[in-house]
Amino acid sequence: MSSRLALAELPQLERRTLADTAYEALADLLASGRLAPGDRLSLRQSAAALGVSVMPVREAVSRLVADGVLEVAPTRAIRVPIMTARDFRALAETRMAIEGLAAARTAEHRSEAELAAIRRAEAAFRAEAGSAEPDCARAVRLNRDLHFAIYAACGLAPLQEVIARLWLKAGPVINLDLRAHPERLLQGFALQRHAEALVAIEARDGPAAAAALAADIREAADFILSRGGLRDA
Amino acid sequence: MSSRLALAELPQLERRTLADTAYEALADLLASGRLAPGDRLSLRQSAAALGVSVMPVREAVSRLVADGVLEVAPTRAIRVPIMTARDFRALAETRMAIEGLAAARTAEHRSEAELAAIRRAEAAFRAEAGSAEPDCARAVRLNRDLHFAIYAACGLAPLQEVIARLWLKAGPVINLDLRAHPERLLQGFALQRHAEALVAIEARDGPAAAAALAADIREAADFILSRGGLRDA
DNA sequence: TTACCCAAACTGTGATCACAGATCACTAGC
DNA sequence: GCTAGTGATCTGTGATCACAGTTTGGGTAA
Repeated sequence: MSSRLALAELPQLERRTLADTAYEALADLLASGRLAPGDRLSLRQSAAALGVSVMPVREAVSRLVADGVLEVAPTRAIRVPIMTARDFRALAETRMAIEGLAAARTAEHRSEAELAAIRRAEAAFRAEAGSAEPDCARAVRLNRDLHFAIYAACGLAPLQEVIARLWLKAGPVINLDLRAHPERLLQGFALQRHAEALVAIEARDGPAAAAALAADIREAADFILSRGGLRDA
Repeated sequence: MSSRLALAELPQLERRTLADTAYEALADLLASGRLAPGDRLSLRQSAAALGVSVMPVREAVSRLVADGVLEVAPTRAIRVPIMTARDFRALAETRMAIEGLAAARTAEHRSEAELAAIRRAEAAFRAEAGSAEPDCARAVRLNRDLHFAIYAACGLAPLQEVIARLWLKAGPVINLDLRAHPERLLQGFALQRHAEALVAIEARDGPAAAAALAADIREAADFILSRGGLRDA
């Protein structure tokens, strides 16, 4: 083989800036609920914690602000937005509509390989959430993996990105609640809806898949809203 | 009235940073098609053009990159992403689904005031696009106004934000094409679909409104794809 | 004890500088 | 004539400094 062809096989190595790393670190903090609504975030403190200057953190925060996951108060303070019950309900309804849409497309378009991946993800979540002593953080991650295994098979990359943004926005509220009240896990939440979704996707039944996903989202949202932990608007 | 109560009525004035202004300026450049796919963007040149230092531009660009409206090449160059025909088709399909969804909700939930606003927007676009010598830039703006008058009435703020992002992404391709081939305007494109959407919203017919919007988006996308100006994947 | 006030420490924003890497025009060598 | 190399100039990235505005804590006066 000529060296020219050999070089062509080299994978293009991705460039990771410090800002990218900072973004992921902060997004993870938010998604896992360790940063709760109302919490303030200092650029300098975050930078010190990450061992970099404020610049990369600044860029990461500005992206998160653009995503609506963080906000700058009129006093210039950066904080996690405090979602009202009304806001949260609107977000949940939007998610039901859009994620239902994606699930329906997946049911209709999925390949066998994609179906197998979804099956594996469903089994993994079931094993964790159904166990005697479920690990909360792990269950949250597996739940996310399952949902995105479904959305990844919808065949529409932009739709998938939209959903990822919505999850980032809902993350702090949902996971803070789950962290505070892990008993929801023990009740085997979501297991039934996931099973319904899997059956629908296997049967290529779009509407049923959409209904299962929407019900999953609605029930989780109702549960959190019933707690009354959100400020009402 | 006590001065305390009078002061409470003052609207909270929004803080506008230079980065916000730069973001809007760049977004406008992209939305209007003056920045075409493949074009490169220099931080320093942009900063000089805007009369500020690179910092605000940097922040604006990082937001646009997060939105996928700009991208940083592996060589670190910032440019407008070159969308393949496949990418564009996926984006159009996503828009059809999501904007159709919003239109359906609007048809079912709209108030009389919102309906009136939609009527006005439809009439304004019809007057411009149907005139003998339509102003291209103005028609594009009025088309956007009409679409967002419809989406604004759907009652779901997050859904509206999602759609705004999708438009930002599609803007460069669509408006570059329209700028290059304004004859589409003269053919009275979109007028029929807009009329159908208005009738459906008046009749509170969700599915019909969704179908009209989806057809509007599909026809525009097909028109652009038929031009073959997009690189195929 | 309570209300007020002022100063020190902090906040994000913007400008500027430093640096490594990419680009491009140009020249030397085949 | 064409390719390879070379240096000036450009690129984005990151660090640092300056500044105005905000928060906070301690001390003073009532």
